[in-house]
Amino acid sequence: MSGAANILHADLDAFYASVEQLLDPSLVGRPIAVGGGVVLAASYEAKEFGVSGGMSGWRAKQLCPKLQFVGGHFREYQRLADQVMAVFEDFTPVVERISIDEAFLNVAGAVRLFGSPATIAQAIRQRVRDEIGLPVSVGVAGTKHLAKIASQVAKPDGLVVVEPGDELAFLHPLPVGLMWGVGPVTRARLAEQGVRTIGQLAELPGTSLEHLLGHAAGRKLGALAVDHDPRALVSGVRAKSVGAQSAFGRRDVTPELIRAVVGHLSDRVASRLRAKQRAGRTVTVRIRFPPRRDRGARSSGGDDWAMRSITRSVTLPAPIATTLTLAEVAEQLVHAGLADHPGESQLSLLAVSVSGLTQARVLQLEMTMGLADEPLRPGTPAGAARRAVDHQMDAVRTRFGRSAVGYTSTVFSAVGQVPDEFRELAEHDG
DNA sequence: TCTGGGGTCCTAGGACCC
DNA sequence: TCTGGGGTCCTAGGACCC
Repeated sequence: MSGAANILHADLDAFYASVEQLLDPSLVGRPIAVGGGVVLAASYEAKEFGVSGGMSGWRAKQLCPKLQFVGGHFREYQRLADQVMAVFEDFTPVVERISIDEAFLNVAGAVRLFGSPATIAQAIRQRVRDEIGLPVSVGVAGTKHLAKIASQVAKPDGLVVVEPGDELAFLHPLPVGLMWGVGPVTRARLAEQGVRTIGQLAELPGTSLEHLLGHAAGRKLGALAVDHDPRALVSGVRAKSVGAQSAFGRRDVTPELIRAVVGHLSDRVASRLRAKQRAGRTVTVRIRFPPRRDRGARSSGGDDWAMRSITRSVTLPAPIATTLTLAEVAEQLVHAGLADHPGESQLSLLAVSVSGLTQARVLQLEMTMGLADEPLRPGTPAGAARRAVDHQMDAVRTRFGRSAVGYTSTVFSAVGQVPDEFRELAEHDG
């Protein structure tokens, strides 16, 4: 079904870990993990022991006693990944970056200059290796889905080209878990039906697939399994939401805690919105409760397992990007959510995000409309004062760094376990 | 001793409108 | 009056991805 194999998916191998080995050659050939409490990335030497991203640190150490944890040089990750993307753009302007370390390229218009897609893929790999020092795997195929699978098969440090006509022979023996959109839940659901390979999935009648996975997911997977993937590359995609979250283990619910955390998160989110000249109408908070220790005693609703995480959202009449306004709205949402769960006395995570983004001029927003229970009094310059405070603070931070000034006390900074550099890395996008 | 933080998309029900 | 159909927006939850 694919046409000419013009689409490349390029994916840096074990990216964070590879950068650490690049920065410190003594780490080359050794099992290392970036992170501490949680493995953010593992080198291939560590992966051989079963260490993988998302795993807790102590579990990783059990699997691989010689594992060495290294601190993340997050700014270096961003800088080097940007350099890699620049190499891609030397070959084609049609680059769709989908995360810090991977991108799709359409090279249809580049073959006259640089040769076949396979030749281009090899040239890219060579340049990234020579000029930046990092291994990158590339998949070449006629569709995005197939190219991405090919790059996964190519790892580590390889190149896989799926020639026109070979698509289904390549695809069908592979496990369903390689497909985009198939995670643990879907994989388990398919396994119950005896479906383990993509070929077996392709043989499943469309109706039973939709029945199993829902309308959209069923249709999509059914199509992908026979290499129907109409998606085109989109470069320069804009973010649809901006959010921040903070996990803090297990803490008693207090108004002070909520105010401090929500203030901190709102500050992060709102200042990023302002930096992008954007604002949003919908404010969403997520509240996660810690696992219950005892499940016998007082199970009020019998929902001991489910519903450990809830969300509350509200859509405002106009977009906002002001820290204090966002904090007020978010705080009320958190209290509203908690009010629905009176049995919960502890929290493990709070998140604040803003969606429904518009490009409107931020300075024109949020006059004195009543957004919270306590509407700003008409005629008072409260809205203007807030924007002025934000503006000053943004300016100071631009000059002296993020930690120079803040809205909230330092109560919360002792709680965070993840370096701010990581947060800033994750925040980097279009 | 259960894991970090930042996202996207889909589903489903209700409200509201024509 | 009853039945029917279609569309949009909003909210809450869930699966998945890097």
